[in-house]
Amino acid sequence: MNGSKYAKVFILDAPYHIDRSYDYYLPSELCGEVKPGSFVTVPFGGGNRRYTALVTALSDSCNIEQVKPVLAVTSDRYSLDEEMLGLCLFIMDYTLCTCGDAVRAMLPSSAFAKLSEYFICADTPPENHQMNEQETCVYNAIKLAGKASLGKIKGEFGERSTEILSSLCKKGFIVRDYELKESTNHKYTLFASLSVTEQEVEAAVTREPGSKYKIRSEKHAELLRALCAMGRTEVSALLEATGASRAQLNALVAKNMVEIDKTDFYRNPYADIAKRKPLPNILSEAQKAAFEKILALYRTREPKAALLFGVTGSGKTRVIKAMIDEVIKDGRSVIVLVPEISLTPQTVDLFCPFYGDRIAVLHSGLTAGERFDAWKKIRSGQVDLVIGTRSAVFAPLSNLGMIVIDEEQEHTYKSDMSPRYHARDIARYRCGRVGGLMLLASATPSIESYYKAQTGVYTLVELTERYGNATLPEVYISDIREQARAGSFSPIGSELEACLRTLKSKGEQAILFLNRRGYNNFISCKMCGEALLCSHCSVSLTYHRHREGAGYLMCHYCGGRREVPRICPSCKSEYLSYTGYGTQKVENELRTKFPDLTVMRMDADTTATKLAHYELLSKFRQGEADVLLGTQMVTKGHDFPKVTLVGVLFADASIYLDDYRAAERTFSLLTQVIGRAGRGDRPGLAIIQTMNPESEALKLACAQDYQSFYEKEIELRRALVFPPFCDIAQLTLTGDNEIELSNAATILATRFSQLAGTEYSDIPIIAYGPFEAAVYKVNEKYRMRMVVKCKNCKRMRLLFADLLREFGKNAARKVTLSVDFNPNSI
DNA sequence: AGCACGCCGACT
DNA sequence: GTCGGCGTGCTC
Repeated sequence: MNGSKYAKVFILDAPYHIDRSYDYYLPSELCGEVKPGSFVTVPFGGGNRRYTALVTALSDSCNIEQVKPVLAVTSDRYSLDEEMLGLCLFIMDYTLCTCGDAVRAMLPSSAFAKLSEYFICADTPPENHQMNEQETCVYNAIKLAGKASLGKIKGEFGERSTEILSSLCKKGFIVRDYELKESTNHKYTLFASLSVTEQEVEAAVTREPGSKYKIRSEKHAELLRALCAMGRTEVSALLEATGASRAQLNALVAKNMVEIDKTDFYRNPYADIAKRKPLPNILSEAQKAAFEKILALYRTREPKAALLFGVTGSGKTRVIKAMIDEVIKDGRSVIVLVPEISLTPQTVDLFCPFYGDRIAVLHSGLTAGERFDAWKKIRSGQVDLVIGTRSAVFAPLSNLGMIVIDEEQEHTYKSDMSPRYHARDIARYRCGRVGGLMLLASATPSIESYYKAQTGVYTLVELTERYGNATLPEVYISDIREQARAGSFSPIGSELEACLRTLKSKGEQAILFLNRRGYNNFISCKMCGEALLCSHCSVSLTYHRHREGAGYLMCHYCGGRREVPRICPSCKSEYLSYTGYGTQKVENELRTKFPDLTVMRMDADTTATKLAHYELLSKFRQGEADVLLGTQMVTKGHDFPKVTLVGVLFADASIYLDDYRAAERTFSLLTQVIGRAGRGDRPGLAIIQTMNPESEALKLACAQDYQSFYEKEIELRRALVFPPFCDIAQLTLTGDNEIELSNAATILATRFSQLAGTEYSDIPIIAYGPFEAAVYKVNEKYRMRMVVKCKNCKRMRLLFADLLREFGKNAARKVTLSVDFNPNSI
């Protein structure tokens, strides 16, 4: 078909500055097997070590003098198809990551053909070389074992093994060899079926004269009869039904009467979740209107994006469900993204009754095997609907028609490890390629997305009515500064305490929400609630204390520093607060104050296992506890009919995040928490404890007034130049030597302004830093940062790519640079 | 990253 | 004289 003799290839596991395409010669016997998207092994570098590489293109010419050959191609079942290859290149370009990182995000780790290196003794030991004592030891060990991997030698001979082995290789005593191990993680189900006709079976078991086969054993006859009756049957089931042994079955296989074949087996971690009967999905008038609008958009078969903006309780899920039905009916597949793992079971619950086995779940909580199974199942075309977290956006569905991103504003859709992608960007790209619909859904959309909806980039679809007779709870803002002035710093204020006192007697339940303070320290006044803000960025200042002596305050957007004041600059009190409280502490407080209430604590510690969160919520719904205390996790999920009281213990925590999205997060969190109360027939009450009752975000969240919030916020963003009016690129330098790190930071800043001033002077840029990261020291490594306000466009990425390459080559022997666009936290 | 090439100090 | 330190540069 094609006469391609050369392949352009990206080496996986290559550092950024090495990560470009290399040409390799394609031996004729591999010509037919290799296509763009195939994984191959190639010799690379002076030592010709073998690496796995991704083929990105084929050509019939190449202008490189010394081309090396492609050595082998890995099984086609793990290659990338055209769409996925395009996606891979897109991720590399868009997030400035290496090919290896992009591939690893797209494929389950177990899909990789593992290329393992080991050492064997040379056939003929060289005569012109000698071994030293250590080398002799290692050599003998290898000789004894036949072959040995680096890891094994290291275990026996310590860290110097690498050198000893290279030396032995160089001298020719041993040679490197490679083994291509395809995934070890296969699980098969064995099936048995007849390879003869039923007549022949009958003839054989009745020992009819002249029969081709002779069956004497009663068990054999039984097996054959069973297979006649059952048809192709799972081996384990067949053996169980007949009481025969595997050996007896094998005897029939040997006689060529029975065939055994294997089919991929898919572990389904959600198999146990009860399957309810499908409820009809009846839409209200408003929901129907929204659905029709989205459907019309979908029907264009062009790349489209819609923002489904519906107040809490408006029934967005029903609209989404109806859309999914349509797309699947259309013969196309759907990905539904949820913000966190804990939300997958209930989403699966919701869709299982309808799509049963044609659903797959993908998230990072699955074991490697489970993830691989799900991936295989999706790839083989057995799935119409994929439900999962961020990484599920890479699900290898063919014929993709729609990607739904639920709770679109959640920060969990942004990856903070390479590739540093946002699921929304990936979804947009994929939908763009296949003419699909990206459907964002939220009650409190991100400012960026709502802005896009306002400016016509996305189609805005609104659901303004609350569905059924659901009513908003009454909201009470509890100002805890007063009790602070009275000397009490308990996390449970008097109003909340009073409500909790009567909870039990009314037979009702409460949810208490503790805003996690993040791990950055900020300082606020316990008396007036004022936090210390950066005058340029209106972002909370972070307190640093890693140096000896007094700490200082710093802004992580512009790097500005300030002394820590001794008294509050606004009310002159000296009660400055440095720390918040954790769920543990609140739990203890609750237990002592309310011994008659059972408290269920839900945080990262108590929901470590896959389904723990789901089970905990079920127990709470069944009334096993009176109070559910938790972080972010409690804000989402099922309805709790008996919950009438919702308490937010410290609403200010998220207001004071050192992030320009602090207000947005506060608004979103509070809106969701308030929506938790009073979903049943009883009226609900939400108590918001704050030291900052004047906060605009807080007041508007209580009123559930997104529109006003958005208008205020977008003006602020415009004025201070924050997204969506720019992108924020965060450059991070990491190193274990503080001096070298700070030198590298100076070089980076100089080089950056050089590039920005000359070659790239056409792109508008505002650069800050370098300065120390909010958390300066992590894992014995120090981090310094630059923040660049810019536009994430091709030219901009080119500049950063230049910088990354240069840094990989020169300064970065001990310091590494990374670039993150619009990171979650600074 | 890994490996070669290359140019200076302490050993047989 | 050589072995071996790690600085610089390249990898199809």
